[in-house]
Amino acid sequence: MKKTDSPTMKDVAREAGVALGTVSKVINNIPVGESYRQRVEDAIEKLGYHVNSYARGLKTNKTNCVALLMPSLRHPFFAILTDELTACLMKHGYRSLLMITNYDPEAEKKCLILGQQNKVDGVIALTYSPNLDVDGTIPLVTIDRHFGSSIPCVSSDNFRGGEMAAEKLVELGCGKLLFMRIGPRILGEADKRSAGFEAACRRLHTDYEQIILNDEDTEAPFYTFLSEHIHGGKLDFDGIFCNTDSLACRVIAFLAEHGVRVPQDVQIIGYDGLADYATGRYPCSTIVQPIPRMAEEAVKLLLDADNIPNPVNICLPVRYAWGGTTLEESAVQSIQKS
Amino acid sequence: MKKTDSPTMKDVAREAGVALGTVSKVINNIPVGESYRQRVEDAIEKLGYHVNSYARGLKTNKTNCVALLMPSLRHPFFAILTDELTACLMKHGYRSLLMITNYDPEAEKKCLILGQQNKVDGVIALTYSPNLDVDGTIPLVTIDRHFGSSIPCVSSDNFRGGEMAAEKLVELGCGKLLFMRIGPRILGEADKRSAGFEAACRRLHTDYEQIILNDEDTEAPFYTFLSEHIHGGKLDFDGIFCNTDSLACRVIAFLAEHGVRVPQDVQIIGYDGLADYATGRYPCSTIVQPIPRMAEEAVKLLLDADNIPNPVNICLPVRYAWGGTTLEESAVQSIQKS
DNA sequence: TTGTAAGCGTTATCAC
DNA sequence: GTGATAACGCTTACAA
Repeated sequence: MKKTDSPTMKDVAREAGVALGTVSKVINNIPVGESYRQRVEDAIEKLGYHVNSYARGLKTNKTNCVALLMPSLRHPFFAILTDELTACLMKHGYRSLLMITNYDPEAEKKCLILGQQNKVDGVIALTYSPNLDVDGTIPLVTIDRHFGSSIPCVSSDNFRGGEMAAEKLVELGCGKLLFMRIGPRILGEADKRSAGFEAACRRLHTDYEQIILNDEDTEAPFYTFLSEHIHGGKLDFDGIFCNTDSLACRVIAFLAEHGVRVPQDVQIIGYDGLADYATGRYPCSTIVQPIPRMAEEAVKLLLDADNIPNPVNICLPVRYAWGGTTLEESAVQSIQKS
Repeated sequence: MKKTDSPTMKDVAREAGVALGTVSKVINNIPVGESYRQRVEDAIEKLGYHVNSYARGLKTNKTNCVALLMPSLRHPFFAILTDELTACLMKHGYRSLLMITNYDPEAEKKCLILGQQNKVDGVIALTYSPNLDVDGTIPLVTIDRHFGSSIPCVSSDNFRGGEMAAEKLVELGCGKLLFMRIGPRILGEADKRSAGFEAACRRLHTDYEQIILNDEDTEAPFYTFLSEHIHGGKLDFDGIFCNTDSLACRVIAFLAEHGVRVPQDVQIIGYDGLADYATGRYPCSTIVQPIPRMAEEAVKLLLDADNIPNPVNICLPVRYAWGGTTLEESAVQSIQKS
C-alpha cells in the first residue's frame, strides 16, 4: 500500500515563486495580491496539491472530524441515522469517523479512546454502556441514552410515543391492551415508551398488561405468553404495542401462524417507523421517529456546544403512521371490500 | 465545542522524569529499561495521555485511516457492507472515514479529494461515476465497478449468479423466463447477471425475454409490460429473475394485486440475499452475495497492495437460497398441505 | 540503553 | 501586502 508522496505547500511556493506564507494565505482565503493569488492557484492546479489535514490539524488543534459510535449498521435505524449524521456533518464541513461497537461496552470504551487519539472534534454516540466513562475532555452528544446532566442527549419523544400508541389503540376500539418490550438491560430513553403507554392506559381507564424482556433473554417467553392467551383462535388482547417495529413483525408472524388475524382480531402498533427499503411501506402501524431531525439536532448540539448554556435533553416529536396492522376507517373499508 | 487540551508526550516525559525519546519508545514497544518503562506507563496512566495520531501521521506519513465511499446507507446492502468493512479494518488497526455520496458523481469526486486531504491510507469505493478520475496517488479498491486493469475490483460472481438463477428456475419446471433489470445507466459488474442468465437460457434451450430499465426511468414500463402479459389471471411467464431482491419484492406485490400467485403461477428469484432485519428471513428466493467475504477481500487487497503483483478482479462465489417465491420440493409440500 | 535534535506540513507572528 | 521563522506533537537517526 504505497503512496507516492504528494506535493507540499513548499513545492507550491517554489513552483509559484512566492513564499510559503503566501501559499498558506491563498489556501485559507486570506487577502493577498491578485497576481500572487493567480500564480499560487495555477501552481496548485499544476501540481495537484491538496492541503494535508494532518499537518493542519496538528497546528490548529482542529480536525474537522467527528467520531460516530454506533452499535451496528445491520439495523436500519442505526444505518439511516448514520447516513443522516454523515450528511449533516458533511454539510458543516466535518467528516465522520465511523466506529462500530457491536453492542459491546468494552469496544465502546476502546472506540472512544481511538477517537481521542484521532483528536476528533467531538463524538456522537449511541451506546449500550451503563456508564461510558467520558473524561469530559472531548465534546460528546448521545442519542437515546441519558448520561446525566453534563452530557446532552437527543432522542425522539418516547414517552409521548408510548402515549400515542395507547391512545390510538383505544381510539380504534381496543379495550384490552398488551405492551411487549425487549431491549438492553440498561434503561435508556427508549424505556419511556413503556411509561407513556402506561400513563395513557391509566388515564383512559383501559386494561393493560406488560411483558418485558432483556436482550440477553430469548424471545421465547413472549410466545409462551401469547400461546397461553390464545383460546379457540382468539387472543385475550385486542391491541398490542411493541417497543420496536422489529418485534412487532415477529409477533405478527407468530400470531398469523396461530390463526389470529391482524388487524381484525388484534391491532398492533410498533415503534421506529422504518419503511421497507424495497417497497417503501411501513412493515406495521407504527410510531415514527424523526431520524433526520435527530441527526440534525445532534450535530447542532455538538458543533454549537460552546453557545449552549446548559447541556440539554432534546426530545423530538414523533408521529403515528398507519402500516396495515390497525383498523383505521380507510383500512376497514378496504378489508370489507375484499 | 471546546476541547481542554490533552497532555503531550512532553508532559509524560516530565512527569516520568525521562527524556522524550524514551516515552516514544515505550509507546511504540521499542525495548527500554524496565524501570523506565514502568515510570513512563505510570505517568501515561496518571495524565490520561493518548498519542496524537495527527502528529504521528504527519511524521510517519501513515494515518491508519481508510476512506469508505458509499452511495448511501439507506439500502441494506451498502449498510451491511459498510458494517463489515469497518469491522474488518478495525481488526487490522485501521479506522474508517465514512463518506456518503448519494449516487452523485460530483460528490464522489469531492469525497475522493477530501480523502486525499485527509491523507487516508487508502480508499474503498462503491461508486456510480462512469470514470472516477483517480490520480493513482492513493491506493483504491472498488466494489462492483471495474475501472480498468490498474484498479482492483471486488464483486460477487454476478455472471454465475445469473446462470444459477436461470438454472434453478428451469430445474423447478419453468419454461418461459423473464429477466427484469433496473439499475444505473453505467455498466458495472452487476450487469453480468444478465449475461449469465442469458448464457444459461441459451445453453438450456429455454425461452426468455429481458426488460431493462435505468435508474433515471420510473419502473412504470415494468408494470405495463407485466399487465400486457397477464391474460385471464395468467402470466405469460412462469419464471422471473430480477436483478435485485428489492425489485423482486415490488414485482411480487404487483403480481399479487393482479391475482397472479407466487410461486404457484410464477416463480421468482432475486439477487442480493439480504435477510429482513426483523424476521431474519429472505424476502424472496435469491442469489446471496457473500458480503462478509467481499469486505474481507477488499480490505486485504487494499492493505496488501504492495504484495500483489497485478491488480486483480476478485469474483466471489454466490449461492442460491430459498425464500418462499420458488417451488422447491419442501415448499411444494407445505403448500399442498395448506 | 538513554538522551538530543532535526524535521514532517501547516499556521501564525512578526518584521519588512 | 509579503516573506522569514517559530511552533504544533511526534518519530527517528545519531550522539552520549
